[in-house]
Formats: sequence, structure tokens, C-alpha cells
Amino acid sequence: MRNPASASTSKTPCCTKVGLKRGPWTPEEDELLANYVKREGEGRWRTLPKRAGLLRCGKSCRLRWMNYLRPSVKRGQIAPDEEDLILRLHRLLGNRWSLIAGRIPGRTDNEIKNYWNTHLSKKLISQGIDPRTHKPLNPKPNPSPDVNAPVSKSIPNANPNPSSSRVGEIGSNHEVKEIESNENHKEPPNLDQYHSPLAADSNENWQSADGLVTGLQSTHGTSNDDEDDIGFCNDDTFSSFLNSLINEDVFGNHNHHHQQQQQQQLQQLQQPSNVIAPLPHPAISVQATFSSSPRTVWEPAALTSTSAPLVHDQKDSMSP
DNA sequence: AACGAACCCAACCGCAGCTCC
DNA sequence: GGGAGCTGCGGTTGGGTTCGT
Repeated sequence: MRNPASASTSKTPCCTKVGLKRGPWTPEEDELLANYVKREGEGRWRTLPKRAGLLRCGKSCRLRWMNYLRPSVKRGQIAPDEEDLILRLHRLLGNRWSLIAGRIPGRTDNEIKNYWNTHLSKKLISQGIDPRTHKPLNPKPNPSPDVNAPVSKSIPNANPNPSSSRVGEIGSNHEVKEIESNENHKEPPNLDQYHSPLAADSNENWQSADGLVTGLQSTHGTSNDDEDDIGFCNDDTFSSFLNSLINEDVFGNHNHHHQQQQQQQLQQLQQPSNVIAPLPHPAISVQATFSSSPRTVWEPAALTSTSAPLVHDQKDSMSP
């Protein structure tokens, strides 16, 4: 990793350091950016502002495009189906917002993160469920959770163990690395050690976490020819699992590929229309974080207006 | 009506991973 | 192999809006 105090910082000066504009975007800036990206395509964000005639830093441009200007970005309220999907995916993935967003067409990671922090975490808390672990807040047969406890603004970030904000959840990079590392050893890790959202819990109407784990593991135990190549949480396996999750059919619909194939697929994914592949195996769009693959991932999820949106396909009830 | 508290969400920041040279 | 540069992710902030008193 680079030392932020040295090269990196000076190489990528932030807006303030070079006197670039910050804060809310004006319609004129939006238009400049949108027109430029439509004309030239995404990428090369660092130099884009200059080329597009914007007094913004590249990061800011990218964020604005990704979260707001992209034609495929869906606006409006999160539908109940989407909410349910977010809950289930979060339970599985933790705070991997981009992965979650990659499974929900038209929604951005930022939007989902915000929605989680402002709505869902509170909702879970009010149900006595720890939004981080998806376990009961008070495991002991205690007086019911304090539903009336004030849910302060800080709740989203309220972490029983603040110093571990990036360490204490399955979604953390460290843990993903561990999983990947285990993958190399071809030994299924015990997910419980990550006190993961997969851990069993109670009063939820979505699938039992034990079932999820079992399902995931059984994916390996029972599946096909490519077995040797499959680590736990192998990209495709994981992706399959996510699809199954979405389909609410954890044990069905498995299909494994070699990682090499995945790489190829990922390259193909540079074509947006491929990103969320149509069922039966939409798989691919979740790969980035769980693999060493180049990132492509989530962008396309939003570009699926022409492909079958998973939520629609599977649940057939998400209304516009 | 006025004020403060709470909420919401767009945007920013720092870090980490990847690619290229 | 290692450093430089770029991109993307997740956490956090802060300003505008809504709600409650």
C-alpha cells in the first residue's frame, strides 16, 4: 500500500489542494459530465475533468456519474422486494455495498448504503436484531429489546466495537482475504469464525442462515466436474449462491466454472449488456471483490435495463 | 411562528487493489 | 520486482429538509 502521506497524496491532490470546485453539482456541470461520458465513455477519470471542461476532481466526476447521472440509475423509493433482497444480501455479505448493489439493478452502492444506514439498520434494531451480525441484539431470554430506545443519528455507524469497523464483519477485506486464502488451501473455512451474517438467527422470515451455510458448502460437496478448481467462495460458486439466494433456492441452480473462464467472462463483461447475465445463470456480476479479477462488476448492474433485471425475473413483483 | 432535534442523502475522504511501466 | 498512477470501495460528513415541541 502506498503511504498516503507521501507520493499518493501529492500525486492525486484532492479538490481543495488544487482549488477545484467541491460540493453540490450544478445542472451545467451535470450536463458537461453527462455529455462527455456519453461521447467518450467512462474511464480515465483523473483526466476527464480537464478534458470535459470541469473544475472538479476525477473522483468527484466518477461519483457523480455513477451515483446520479448514469441513465440506468433508478430513482425513487426502494421497493419492498428490493429491501428484502438488500437484507438478505447484507446478511450474507456484510457491508459489501458494491456487491449488493451489483445484484440490484439500477441501485447504486451509495444509495443502498444510505438506505441501509437510515432505514434498514433501524428496522432491524427495532426488531431486536443486530444489523451488523443479523443476530438477536440480546441473545439472552431477556426483556424484549428496547424498541423505544432512541435511534440516534449515529446509529448507522454505531459499532459496539468502533475500532473494528472494518475488521469485525465478514464483509471486511481482511476476512475476504482469509476466505480467499482458504480458497488456496482448498479447505472450506468455518464461516462461523467470522461471526458472519450467515450465522444462524431467529425471527426472520428469510432463509435460515444455517441453511445458507449448508447450502453453500454443499455446493462444493455435491457439485460437478470442476470440483478441483473450486475453493470455498469461489467466484462462481459465490455468485451462484447469490443467485440462489435471490431465487430463494439455495440448493438449486449451481453451475461452476474455472476461474480462467471467469476471467474471460469478466473481460466479456466489459460489454455492459453482459453484466448481469440472464438466468439461468446470471452469476457473474458479483465477482470483483471476491476474486482477484479486474473490476467490472457493479457498473453493469445498472446497465441492465435491456437485460432481465433479476429482481423482476425472480420475484416478478417489483413495481416501477 | 420559531426553534431545535432528527432525518436523509449527496458528496467527500482515506485506503486498498490493480495495472502498467 | 517494485514503484507510480488510477480506480473503486466503504466509512464518514455536512448541509438541506422534515418533524416535534
